[in-house]
This record gives sequence, C-alpha cells and structure tokens, in this order.
Amino acid sequence: MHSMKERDVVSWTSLITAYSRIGQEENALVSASVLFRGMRCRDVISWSTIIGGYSQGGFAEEGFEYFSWMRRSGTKPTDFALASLLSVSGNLAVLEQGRQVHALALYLGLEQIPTIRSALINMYSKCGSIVEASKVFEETERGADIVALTAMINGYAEHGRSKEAIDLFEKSLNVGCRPDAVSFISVLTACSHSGQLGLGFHYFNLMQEKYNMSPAKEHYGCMVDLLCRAGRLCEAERMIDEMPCEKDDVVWTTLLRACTAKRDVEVGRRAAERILEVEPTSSTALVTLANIYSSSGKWKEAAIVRKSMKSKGVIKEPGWSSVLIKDRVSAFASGGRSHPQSEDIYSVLELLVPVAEPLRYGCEMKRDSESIQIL
DNA sequence: ATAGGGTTAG
Repeated sequence: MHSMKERDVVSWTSLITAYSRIGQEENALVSASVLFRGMRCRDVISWSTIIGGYSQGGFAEEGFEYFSWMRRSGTKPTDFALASLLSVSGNLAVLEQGRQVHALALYLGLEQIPTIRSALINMYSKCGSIVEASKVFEETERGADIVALTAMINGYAEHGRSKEAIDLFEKSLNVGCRPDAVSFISVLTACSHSGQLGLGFHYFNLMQEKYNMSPAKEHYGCMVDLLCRAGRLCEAERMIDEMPCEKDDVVWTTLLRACTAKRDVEVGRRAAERILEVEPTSSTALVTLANIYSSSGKWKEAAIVRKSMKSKGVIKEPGWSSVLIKDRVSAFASGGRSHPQSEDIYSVLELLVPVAEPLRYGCEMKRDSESIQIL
C-alpha cells in the first residue's frame, strides 16, 4: 500500500515533468520550479526531474544549483541527474564543470552506466576534447551501445575527422550493431563534412533498403547539405520538393545559405519565399536573401529587402558566446547584451565538489581517491 | 513519476 505521502510525490513529480516539457521555455520552468519548491517531501526522482528540466532547456546554472541543493539535502544522486548535467555541460561547452561531474560519477561508481558513458563522450567532444571523448569510448567495459557509438561518430565528424567517423560506423555494422535513425544522421553528417556525395547516397539508400527505415526530415536535411556543398543547388531544391515529410525552415535555410556562397539568386529567392510563406518575419530568411542580392551585385533588390525588414520591424537577434574569465563564465552578445543563462556557473560548482587541486582525468580522479572530497 | 547520442552556418 502506498501512503498518502508517496502518492503525493509521484503526482507532483508528474506535474513538474509536464511543465518542463511544455516548451522548456523559462516561464514553464519557473512554474515547474514553483511546484518543486512547494513539495512537502521530495525523493530522488523529483530532484532528477527538476534538474533534467533545466538542463534540457539549456539552463546550466539552474541545473547545477538544484543539484547542489539536492546534495545538501542528503539525497544521493543517481545516473539520471548526472547524465542531464553532463549533457548541458556539453551543450554549453563548459569543460571544467563537465569534468567535475565526471569526477562525481567515478566517486559514486556510476561511470560505467550506459547513459553516463554516452553523455561523457558527448560532453568531452562538445567541449573540444576529442582525445578524452575517445578515451571514454575505449574504456567502455561492456562495449559501446548505439547511443555511445553515435556520440563518438558525431564527435569525429564535428572535429573534422570524417574518415574515422565513417570507419567507426562501418565497424559497428560489421559487428552486427543495428544502426538507428540518429546514427544515420551522424554518418550522413560525416559524409557531408567531407564532401562525399556518393557515399552519402549509399547510406541514404542503405537505411531504406537494408534497414527498412524511412528517412526523416533530418536525413533529407543532410542530403540537401551534401548536394549544396557539391554545388548542385537545383538537385538540392528538387530533393526538398520531393521530401515526403515536413519541410521545415531548417532544410530551406540550408539551401538558402548555399545560394549565398554560390550566388544563385533564382534558387535563393525561391528558398527564401518558402520560408517567408510560413514565417513572414523570419530574420534569417530576410537577412540571407539580402546577402544573396548584394553578393551578386543586385544592390537595388538588397535595399528593398532591407527596407521591408525595417517596415516589418524585423530585428536580427544578436548571436552570443560564453567566455571564461578568471573562473567566471560570462556571456557576451554581439549586440552588447549579456545572456542571463550562463553567468556564474562556476561559483555554483564550487559548492558542488570542492577539490584540493585541479582534477585531471585519469590522475586524481580515481574512485577512492582522497583528493575528491564530497560535501 | 526521472536520464544519454540529432543535420544547417558566416
């Protein structure tokens, strides 16, 4: 029999899950957070849920903050929360924070759990340390599963090592590992980065013929990218037209950007129009369209697009990046605005794992090492 | 009731 209290925890946690999945915008997360703080009793799943919610929304600071509270409350974390934190560390490229979570995983004896393995590979790779990523990959005791494999393939592809990416994919096929939809996106990306159009089509056919999978819009996106890089803009456009699934703005944007580089006004204009049909104020489409015109000397047309942006009140969102300055992660936007999400992650982490000296993977980070002290 | 890998680009 469940006590009233236990039922409470489960239903409150379900609500928190629901809120963090609504849009993963900050408002929904604030609601989730309000619910969480109002709980009378929390268990490890409720803590993992709120941490996962913020992490998936890209809010590393809040994720780590809740994690710190969780530990101070005496709740021992499981692989769930750690996997979420590794994921957000990778997405924001905060290597030191990711390393600390790795340290903790070792300390807690969770480092060989498959979700942790793949999250670690991804984290190190996204943080630029492909060497550590492949080290984790190699040290996977029971062999990498499809998720870890995909993380590794992606890592190689993103680091410009397409040959290794493709070799690894092939090797996994040879040992009888069944590829899934995501792993095909990875290998197609590798083909695309290395300009191997033919090989890309080989995998595109293979997934359909041998594995009975129908390509999703992401796979078509890779093929469009491949065709664009090969300069075959018309074929790329035809590929989009013939896609049997949703043609989102991502795939049109791929084509549009390629048109700037190749100065193809005609195809570019059509691509921009398709995006603008759905989203008339798309700043990406309008800015890129204006760039295509100016790159091919059509100043008048460029000016018309710029003017229409002004009259529609379209503003290009500034890009931003985070930089580590003296132990602080700060965010800077090109427009001078700072991004509120990623400030001060480091100061929160000091609460998390105080260490006597800097951690280095494979050295001080041993499970029973004295150098890792946990609050 | 919770978790890991996902294409675009100057």
